[in-house]
Amino acid sequence: MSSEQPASPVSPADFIRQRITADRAAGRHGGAVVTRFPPEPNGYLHIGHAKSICLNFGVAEEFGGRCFLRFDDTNPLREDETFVQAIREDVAWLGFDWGDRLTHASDYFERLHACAVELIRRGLAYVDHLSAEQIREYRGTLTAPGRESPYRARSVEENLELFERMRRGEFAEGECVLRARIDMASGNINLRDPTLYRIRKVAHQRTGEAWCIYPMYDFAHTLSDAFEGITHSLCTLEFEDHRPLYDWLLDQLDLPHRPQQIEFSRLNLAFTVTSKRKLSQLVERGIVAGWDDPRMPTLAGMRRRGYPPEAVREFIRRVGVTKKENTIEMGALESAVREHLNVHAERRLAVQRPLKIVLENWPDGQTETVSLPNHPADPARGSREVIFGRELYIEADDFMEDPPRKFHRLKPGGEVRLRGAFIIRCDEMIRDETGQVVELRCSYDPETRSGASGADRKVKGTIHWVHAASAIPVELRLYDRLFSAADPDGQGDYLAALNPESLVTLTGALGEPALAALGPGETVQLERAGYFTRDAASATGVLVLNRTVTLRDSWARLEAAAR
RNA sequence: UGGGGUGUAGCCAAGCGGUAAGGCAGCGGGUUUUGAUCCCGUCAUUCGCAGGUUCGAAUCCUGCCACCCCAGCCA
Repeated sequence: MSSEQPASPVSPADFIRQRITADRAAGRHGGAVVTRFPPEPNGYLHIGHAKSICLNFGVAEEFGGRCFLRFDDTNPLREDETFVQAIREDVAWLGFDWGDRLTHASDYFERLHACAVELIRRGLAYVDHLSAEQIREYRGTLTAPGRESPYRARSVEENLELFERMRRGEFAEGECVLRARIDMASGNINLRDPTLYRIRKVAHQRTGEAWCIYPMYDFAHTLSDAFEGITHSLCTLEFEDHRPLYDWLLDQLDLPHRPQQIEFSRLNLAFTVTSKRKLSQLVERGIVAGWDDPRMPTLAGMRRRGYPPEAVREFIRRVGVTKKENTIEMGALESAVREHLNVHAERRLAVQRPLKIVLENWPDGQTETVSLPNHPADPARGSREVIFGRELYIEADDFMEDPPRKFHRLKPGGEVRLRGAFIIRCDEMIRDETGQVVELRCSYDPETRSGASGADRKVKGTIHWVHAASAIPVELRLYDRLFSAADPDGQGDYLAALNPESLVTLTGALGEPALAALGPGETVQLERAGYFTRDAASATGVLVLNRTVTLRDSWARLEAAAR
């Protein structure tokens, strides 16, 4: 993947890369760079995770280091092995390779337990029999200090015995926990004797019934970093005030390595949500078709939508890494997608909402073949032959009976070029009983065939078309933003901000025959309409195309501005 | 009344005491058989605000303001 160099000027190193460079210059960690991407297997990865993945794997790659893919599976209540597989696929799809460095926090349960015992021995942890509610009360508030638990003064021997009994399952869930003994008066609530282990009498997806006590995030994560020799533990801003606890744990135990935590701001995208809770709610309530619904900001959704992984990476690169809260506009992502697809996707013709036209001066029953380039800017990609004849379909939007000024498509008595073929003139409109125009009678100019001597005659517009008899039916799924508010959470209930038109399905569309050869997941540009990707998940039979992204459309902008 | 962070254009983002990079969006123009692409031009006398230091401040100091995160036996 590193073979692709972005065309854009080199971006300056972000603060994290600057810091790593400084660490290496100072000889810290022996110059090594080891990172990790630590997802919890309780949901699918989304665009926010892509930032973390690109950062962690990217940094390791750039500095000749290593990156672990570590599943943070310390809470068997919420996690599931099926998510592990999905996450592996997503990381691989994005273009990163963890080699033999796929680990689980649960791989370290035994060592983690030994560390907990060591903390108890050093008088730095105790078994607390306060209830969850009492612990909360004793913790104090943001502005008032907490109080010490009456169990805080238990002896090392008693704590050792109690913790062992916790492990053996002699206590019920919630009866007691293991806590660190730090400072109940700290201004940082994470230091008010945080819970290290809790009892969960449920089978773990990987360790089965081996354990009934499970480590908490701060404990497991910090020590896993140390065990794996992580040098730079990169995480998001909300963990900033966990860093003192992270460092405290590293200070108290004799560990082989001393990692450092560095925080950066998470990526927020306008007009969507990226909280796992909300995304799973969309799936569970059937608001979207699944985690891989093309409207979802998940990697699986973007893949099915047709976003190239290169474009996602380029987008992440453009967005940068800082500590500032941010909300990135959708346009930035779409721009990266268009930029990649513009050079890589072949061109095809299809009509989204067909309007029939008949060329009355074209001999009945006769057809000809016209040649269309697969990529106008890249002749090496060849061309294809398309049948042309008397009965065709054009885009309904490309005809207006009473058009505004500067509308240079087809109008009564007007001329337009059919892409790659002839110039035609609209002679007559056929209406149904309601007065609706349902068909156009036209005539073509035989001198204007593309490539012929008369073809240089200028007309204002060029529109796309398909040949009626040879066109194939296609189903087009037109996607738009999932929410109609830039910040769906802004008004409280994010579900109220759902965009009712986030999916419009066009079942009557017609495409040129070459579209039948499109493979699942393959993307083409339907000229003047947008980039479309053959759906990889829908049943065979109908050809289903997902609209990946529209083309930039300055006419649509003019129209909108006029209104 | 606590602790931790962040403020540079509509959205991102460089800058690290020597006179505001770049991208996205926008705007103007050129090319074009995709109203696409491509090309050219334009877009911050000013960096949250107010003082101070300095020949010189977005960068250093002081004070203020705004916004975000933290009171799970979640991660």
